Amino acid sequence: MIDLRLLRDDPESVRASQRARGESVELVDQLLLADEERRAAGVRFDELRAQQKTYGKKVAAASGEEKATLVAEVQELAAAVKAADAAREATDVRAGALLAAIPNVVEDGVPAGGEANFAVLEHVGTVRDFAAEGFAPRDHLELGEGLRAIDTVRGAKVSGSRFYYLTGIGAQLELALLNMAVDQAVSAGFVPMITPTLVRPEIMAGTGFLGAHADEIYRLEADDLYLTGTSEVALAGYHADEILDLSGGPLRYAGWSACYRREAGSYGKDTRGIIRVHQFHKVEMFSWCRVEDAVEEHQRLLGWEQEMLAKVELPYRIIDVAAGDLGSSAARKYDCEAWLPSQERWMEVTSTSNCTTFQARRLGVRERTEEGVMRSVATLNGTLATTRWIVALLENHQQPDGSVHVPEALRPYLGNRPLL
RNA sequence: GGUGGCGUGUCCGAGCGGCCGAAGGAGCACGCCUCGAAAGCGUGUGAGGGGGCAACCUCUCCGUGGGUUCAAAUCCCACCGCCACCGCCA
Repeated sequence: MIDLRLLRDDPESVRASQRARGESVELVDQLLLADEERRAAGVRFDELRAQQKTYGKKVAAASGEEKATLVAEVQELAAAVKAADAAREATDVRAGALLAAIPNVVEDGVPAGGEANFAVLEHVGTVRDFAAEGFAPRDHLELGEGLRAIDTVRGAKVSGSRFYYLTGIGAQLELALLNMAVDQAVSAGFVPMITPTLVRPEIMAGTGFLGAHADEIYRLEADDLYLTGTSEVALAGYHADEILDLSGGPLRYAGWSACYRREAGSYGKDTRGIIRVHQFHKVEMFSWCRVEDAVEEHQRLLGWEQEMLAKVELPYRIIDVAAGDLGSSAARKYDCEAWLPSQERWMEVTSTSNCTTFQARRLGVRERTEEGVMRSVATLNGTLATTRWIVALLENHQQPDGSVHVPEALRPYLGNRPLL
């Protein structure tokens, strides 16, 4: 939910954001109008209600015949109040629907346009030249099967396509990556969390995941619960309707959870291996901070992602995701994409978003400033490690014989072995 | 799954149709007292919307959503949550 005050004071900034995202600008003007109508309807209701209250006091004080007369008189007024309330409700719903339809206002500097219009900010590390080394890189599935680490055939037998088993060293590798991520987060001051992966509709909606991409999400009909695609959902919901004390700096959590995605719109995309799957594990950073600190915090989250990527020694690039590809909650998003040798392309391995007050506003998370003012806080999130990292790790660190080099930093988590 | 109880402000807790945004207490803040503190005394102490330069006025909010009524924290219904006991399963 965007800030209505901002909309009223500076509607042009919201229009500009809509243009950058390729979203409707008319929506902004419709909302302004609806907002004004809502205000007017509210005033009308308040006036009638005040009259009714005054009458109520008279009725309470009166008795007998006088009371009966007063009650008869006020009945008409009660009907008018009811009508005014209904009118107010209607304008409320309309304004609310329009408000919900407008995604977060993008941060200054975000490239305009859609999926292809991202800006590359930086390249880190060197892409291996397999030709120079004299062999063609295998893809992660071939490597994983050779190591008896990944079994997609049995995954499909048991659960269908896009399911897999991590077996033996594969399972250990995933645990190693995730444990390393948790350890790093803890030493950076994050509170580690194991979060629920089934959440209620209002929490799902509050985090902005039930918008345009609602069909990406598993829903348990019988219980009216949603399976989360990231622990961000449960972490965002953690402080719902609370007043936080951020005077000591941001509150930081590192969520560990299974993640579920329907991948409804991706038929035929990344069908081989475990690049795009229905269930995986992830360690996610989540930060609650003051609005004015959000941009800086965003950079810090990106920094921690880079720290992890350095530990697994992957070559990657950082992109500034274009406005139209942001998702409704984010004001800005940076993705780190690791090189995928088998396909000679970049593959997203981390993603960090600054949601400013968009999520917190829906979830009712506020803080009280030193001056005693109540205001919404900012939320940010970023990936620290996921199952997908196995793909990048196997492919980038493969040896001609099909074995895989283990990055130094990861070895303590794998019994100090240098090679898989 | 069954039965019973409960959900009120930062917390405890009263209220169970009208003058209740809500007694009382605790906490907190300020002041008095004190060399300083504790105790004691006094004053204040929720959020959001609308209006006013301001003091202030006004509307909404007593788990959530409906309903009854001229009038709901209070009555009715549904849902959510918590507690207790029983059953069932670990």
